[in-house]
Amino acid sequence: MTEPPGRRERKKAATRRKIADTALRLFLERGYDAVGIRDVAAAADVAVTTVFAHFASKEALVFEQDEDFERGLIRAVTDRAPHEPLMPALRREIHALVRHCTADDAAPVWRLVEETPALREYDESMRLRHAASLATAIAADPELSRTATACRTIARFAIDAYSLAREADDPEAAVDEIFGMIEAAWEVTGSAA
Amino acid sequence: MTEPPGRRERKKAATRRKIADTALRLFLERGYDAVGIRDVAAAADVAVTTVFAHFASKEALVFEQDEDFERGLIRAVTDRAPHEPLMPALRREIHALVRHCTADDAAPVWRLVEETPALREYDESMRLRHAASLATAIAADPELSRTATACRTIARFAIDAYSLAREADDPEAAVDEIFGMIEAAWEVTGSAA
DNA sequence: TTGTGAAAAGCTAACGGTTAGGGTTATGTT
DNA sequence: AACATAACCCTAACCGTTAGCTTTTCACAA
Repeated sequence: MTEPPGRRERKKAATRRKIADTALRLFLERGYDAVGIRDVAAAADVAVTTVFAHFASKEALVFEQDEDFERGLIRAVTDRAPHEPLMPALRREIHALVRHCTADDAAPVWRLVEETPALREYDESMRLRHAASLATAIAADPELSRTATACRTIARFAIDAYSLAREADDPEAAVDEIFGMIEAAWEVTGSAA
Repeated sequence: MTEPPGRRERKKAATRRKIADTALRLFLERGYDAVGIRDVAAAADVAVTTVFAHFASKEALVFEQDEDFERGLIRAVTDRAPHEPLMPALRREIHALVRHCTADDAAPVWRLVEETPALREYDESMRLRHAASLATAIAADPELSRTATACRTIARFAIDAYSLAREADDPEAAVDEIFGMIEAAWEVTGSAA
């Protein structure tokens, strides 16, 4: 399935990683706004155009795990144990995400994000994309026959839980408090069927 | 309280309105991305710096009602009838907002927003600001003693309802469907007291 | 009226993210 | 060996935005 990658792909991946690592290091050292794309390119020893060949924007340099987050969310729905209700699976996944973001080694990065308006904005629209994907996954599950609006709403709520918990004093407790509310919201959508 | 405004303030307001009107007209005619700030300034017969003296960014040219929305939301909470529960007031306000956005004369503008990624992003972070303000208003109401997390969560959910309903096939029905879920979420936060 | 301070608007030049255009090198393939 | 192409480089520019400074316009008081 995964052939041993050739030299070309290995070099490409190495370039990408070098750019991302260099950028993150510089951002953490000097601050996001104080580091220009031209600085990143020079420090990574690549051309500016190469940076944008690998990353769609300056902000994207900070959010490499973007797609992992999204895949994880979708799998939490599609790969859960047979006949397991949606909510516990979703709650577990959000717990994992929050724990991941508040872990000690990830903390400096998230501090950077919270301090930088441009990164906050980027994070926000990433979350909306994730919510949309999650909504699609929920809507596709034959065991959960809900309206499209209900699916989209619960997906948003779950992503809100992730976002709000990250900012709370006690993130883990916040996830549980918010999911108490979400489960109540979810249950009223099932009774109408 | 409100003195008759002098010539100076009238001219300032006129300049502001001329810029916003010109910008919106050009955006609708040629598309947001096809119109530059320099085009707007030239068409409104002002300097580029004057545009930015009145509006914080190009996107802000499209969202003049921003502050009205925010004030309306907060008033829905603070100015509701004595002892009226929160939820009906909030639901009414969101209904009003959705109706306002889906009205025929506002439709072209919202189509423009939905078609333009930069404007969608701006809209998203505006909503988060509104949610934060709404959360503060809810938390400040002595009749509703809930945790800070619960207040923030309900505020987010209400703004989600606004956002999701705008995109739904039947916006008015979507508001009611989502508020059914939000009310259930709100009620479980009261029972712990 | 006239002078004066300040707000509003203007001009120029620049910065920083982003992209287009067109060229060079390295890699995989025939 | 020869070709096609992916990855990369360079230059120059576009566009939103801001800084620095000058000019105009208004409000108000001497």
